[in-house]
Amino acid sequence: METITENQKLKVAKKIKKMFGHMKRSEMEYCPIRDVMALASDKWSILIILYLGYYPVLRFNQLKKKVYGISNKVLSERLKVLESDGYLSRTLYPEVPIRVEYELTDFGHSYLQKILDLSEWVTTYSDQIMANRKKYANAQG
Amino acid sequence: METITENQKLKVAKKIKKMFGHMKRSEMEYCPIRDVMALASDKWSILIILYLGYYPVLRFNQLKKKVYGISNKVLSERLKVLESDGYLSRTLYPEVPIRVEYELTDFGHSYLQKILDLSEWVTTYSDQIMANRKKYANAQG
DNA sequence: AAGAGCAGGTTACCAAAAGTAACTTATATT
DNA sequence: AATATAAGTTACTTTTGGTAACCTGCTCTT
Repeated sequence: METITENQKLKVAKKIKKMFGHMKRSEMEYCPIRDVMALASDKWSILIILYLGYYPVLRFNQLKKKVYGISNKVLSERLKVLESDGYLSRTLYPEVPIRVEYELTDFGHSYLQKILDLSEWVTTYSDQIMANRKKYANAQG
Repeated sequence: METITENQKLKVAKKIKKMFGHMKRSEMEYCPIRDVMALASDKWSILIILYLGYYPVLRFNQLKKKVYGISNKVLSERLKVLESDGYLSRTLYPEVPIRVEYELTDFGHSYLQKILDLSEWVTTYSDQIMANRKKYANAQG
């Protein structure tokens, strides 16, 4: 892990201050960062967005296969939330059997870039995190 | 929202492929992205990391005041997980009364940079997301 | 010496969210 | 008439999250 300089830390602190340094106590209670992040950064939503970044168009059951382990219920819920927030579009083709296609909006693609940076970081360091966990678990006995 | 070019989309798809294109079905079931993200990207953990990026050292009850609305129990849990994964360090001073200080590790600072990018994006677009939600809610009736 | 206070939690309890598996709807095929 | 299919929904169980009271080990006040 490359060390971070004091100068970089100061820059980061400045950015954080800009983000919510002006917020009052009462405003913190309903904090958009908390709200938006809570919905879009859970494990399933991130995977859905990543898969739609890779396969530009996917149907419900295709997504279900790709997003390994997700249930109908949760997939359906997440898709509604992600559509509602504007990350993806849902198009229904009234054929028989019915066909429904999901794809990222421009907004979703913008978000995907951020999520992708984060995911790449996680992928790069996941081994180290697992090692950290083991070390901690041993230290605790 | 600035539109994304087809070329950019291709680059993104390539990165995603690199990340988990090689994974087998059986490996997807335990996916480190899912695991690590699930723990570090929940709303409380993100706020804890952001506050420790702003105030370099914080004690338990100071954090509790900053991270508005968090309970003892959840703060205590999150701190353990974040320490276990290596994002922050916990230092106990056996004074009277006891003093415990939390601060980001270098690893935590590295993660903070990614979280900060994401948070800035969210802050920039949170109004639009709220507008999207309203539009969707009205469309559903 | 008895009681209050403080930091940093833990515990017991209740509510909300996530996961599981069976069911639904509308049509087409056998 | 029975079976299949896509895209979900529903009823139920399990897990997680949140709330509030409590604990521990010491010191300071009365």
